[in-house]
Amino acid sequence: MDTQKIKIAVDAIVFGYRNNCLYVLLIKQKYGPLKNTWVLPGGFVKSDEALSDAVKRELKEEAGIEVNYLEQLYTFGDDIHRDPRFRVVSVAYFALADPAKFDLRADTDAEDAQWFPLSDIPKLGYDHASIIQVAHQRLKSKLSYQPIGFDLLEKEFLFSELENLYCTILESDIDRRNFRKKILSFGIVDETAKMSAQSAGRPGKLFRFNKKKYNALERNGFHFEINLRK
Amino acid sequence: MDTQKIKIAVDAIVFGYRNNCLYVLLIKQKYGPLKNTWVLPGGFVKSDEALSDAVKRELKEEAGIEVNYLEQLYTFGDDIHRDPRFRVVSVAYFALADPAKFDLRADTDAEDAQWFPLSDIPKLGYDHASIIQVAHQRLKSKLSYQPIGFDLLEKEFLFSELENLYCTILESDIDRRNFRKKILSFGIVDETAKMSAQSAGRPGKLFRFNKKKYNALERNGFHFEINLRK
DNA sequence: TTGATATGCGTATTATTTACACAAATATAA
DNA sequence: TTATATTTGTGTAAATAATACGCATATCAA
Repeated sequence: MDTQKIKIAVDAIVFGYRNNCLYVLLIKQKYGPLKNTWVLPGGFVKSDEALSDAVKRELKEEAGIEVNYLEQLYTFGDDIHRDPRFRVVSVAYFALADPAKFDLRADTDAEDAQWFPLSDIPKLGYDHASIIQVAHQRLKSKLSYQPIGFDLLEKEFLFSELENLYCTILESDIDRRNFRKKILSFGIVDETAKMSAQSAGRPGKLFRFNKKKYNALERNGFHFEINLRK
Repeated sequence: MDTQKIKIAVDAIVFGYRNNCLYVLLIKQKYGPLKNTWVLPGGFVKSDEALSDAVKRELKEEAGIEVNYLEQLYTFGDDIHRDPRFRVVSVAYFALADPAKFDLRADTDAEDAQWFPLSDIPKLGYDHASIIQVAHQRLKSKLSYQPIGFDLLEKEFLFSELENLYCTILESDIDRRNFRKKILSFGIVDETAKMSAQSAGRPGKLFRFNKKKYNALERNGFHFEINLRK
């Protein structure tokens, strides 16, 4: 097999959440056949570079962002012609970030970088629209059995923010009181002394996810799960 | 990036189950630096070949087997030196097969092909031992939230066989009666008219997994789940 | 005929999930 | 200053699901 002519790329689907809206990070291509087309951040892997390092590098280079959570999503390589130039197998990564934490700056390779509401994605290059669908599915299912919602919020959050996140992303109703009871029963969020900044209604306590406690519980067989009926 | 020097391979972790024992399919390498070493079936992807086709081809070529279930597991590409010869990124696939259904025959590329009890795996080449660990983990977790146990049994099976499969793989105790009640309550297994061949004890009915019913239920929001406490 | 073994059901108990109501703290409009 | 709207914080009863069991039945082997 010295004749293999396949290139390996990585792509990242970075989800962000703000004001009851789920966003995806996209960049506008600067070069190549799809110049000025919006696509997922990503690029070719260097010969001496770990796959996960390649994603982090591309996210830095193309959007100036660091993520809160990163995991491999799926490797797209069944469609031989997903890239019009030549055969490219892409290892897609699923990531979560706080849009408020970074100012996006299109760097070296990208013409522009922006957060787009998932409900309003422009026409994308390659098979990236369908990759986003797979990632969206992953987000929805992970949300219910792993505590990744916290990675989409600021470090300190109100219960109502967490609740709205679940309602929005899972497109589901929640009983506010049962939801709070359930999350608190896990013992993985700590109450802080602070209260929410002034706004309409009674001020609320700010909470914080306690990752150490979660990890300890998980080692003992604890299993995070939030089931929302339709 | 015309200088990328990375090759893409696929590997398959095929699990089989028989007589209360979980097996993995391994092949003995015929050529190369690891000649005569046991490894996972797999090989390089052809430039015009889908990833999933590459796995199926290798399984045919190296072991003469077709699987009941196949899904992508994980892409191993963070360790630059996992192959001593050059950089290889491997897309690993998770598969289930019925060991009774095929006579293994080492074909073109393999010196030998054998089922090994998971508890008694020989020293493996590359990073294949750790790949098997990841696959084993996947098997255990999938078993509890997807009806893949049926793909490890013959088409028609006794309840006790299904039950033993769960006990063995999840290393857990089960209440036989509650387990039966639960599975039957899903309505995804059909009773056949046949009874088990004679053996000790009262003969049992043979059951059959009804995939159509399962798919229909799943579309309606049904969620398979077998939780076994430790 | 008896004992050993495995299948096939049913029921009481316990734990978990769901449904639902009202008081408290603040901002704003009257 | 008072009334109104808004959001937070807590408790309890009812419904549902999970668990722990007991016992009769069908076969083989002694």
